[in-house]
Amino acid sequence: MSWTDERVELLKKMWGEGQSASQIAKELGGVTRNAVIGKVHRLGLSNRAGAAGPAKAEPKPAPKAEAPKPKAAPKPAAAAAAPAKPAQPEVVMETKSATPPASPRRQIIPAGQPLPPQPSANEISPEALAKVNAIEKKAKKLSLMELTEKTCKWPVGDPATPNFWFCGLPVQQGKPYCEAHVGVAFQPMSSRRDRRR
DNA sequence: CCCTGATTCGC
DNA sequence: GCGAATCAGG
Repeated sequence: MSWTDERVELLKKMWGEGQSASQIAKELGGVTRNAVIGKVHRLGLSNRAGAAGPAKAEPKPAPKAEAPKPKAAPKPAAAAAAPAKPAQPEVVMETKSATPPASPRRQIIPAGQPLPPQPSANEISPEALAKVNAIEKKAKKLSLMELTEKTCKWPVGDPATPNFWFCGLPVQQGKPYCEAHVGVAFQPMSSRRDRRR
C-alpha cells in the first residue's frame, strides 16, 4: 500500500481527531502503526496542534522566508478544521438500573466471592456511574466461559437468572475491567467528599 | 502485558 | 519517502 492522496487525507483527518496511530493504521489497512507514525512525522503534524484547544500557541515565528509558491496556493483549507473536541459525550445519567426486567430481584451479586463491589445505590462518581450505564448497553454480554484476560469481568444481573452476563468489553490494560467499570470498581476510597460542582 | 508516540536508519 | 526496529514512556 502506498500513501495515496485519499489515504493521507484520512490519516490527517483521523490524526486530527485524536485517533491513535494504531487505530488509524487499522482503518487504513495495509499499514502498521509505525508506518502511520512515520508518515505523520514526515507530514510534519506530529504535534496534535491542528485543532486541539488553543492550549499553547507554539511560538512559530518561522523567520525563514517560506518559498513562495509561484504556481498556486492550494493549501488554504483543512487547517481550521475539527473545532469539535471529542469531549466526553455526557449522556443522560439516570439512576435507573441497566438490568433488564427478569426477576423481582435486583442486580445484587451474592456477596462472598471475589466479585466486584456493586455500586448499588451508593454514591459513586456520577460521571463514572453514567459512564457505566452508558457502556453497559454496548456490553458484549459474555458468559462466564467466554471471559478472557482481555474482557471486562464486571458482572451484571442476577447470577441465578438467565440474563446474567459479564460486561466483556475490552479491559483497561492490566485491570480486570473495562475503563468504565474500573471507574466504579477502584475508587481511591476517598474520592467523593462533598462534591458540589 | 497492553498500549502510546518518537526516533533511527537501512532500504 | 518509507516503515520495521527500537526506544521511551503510561
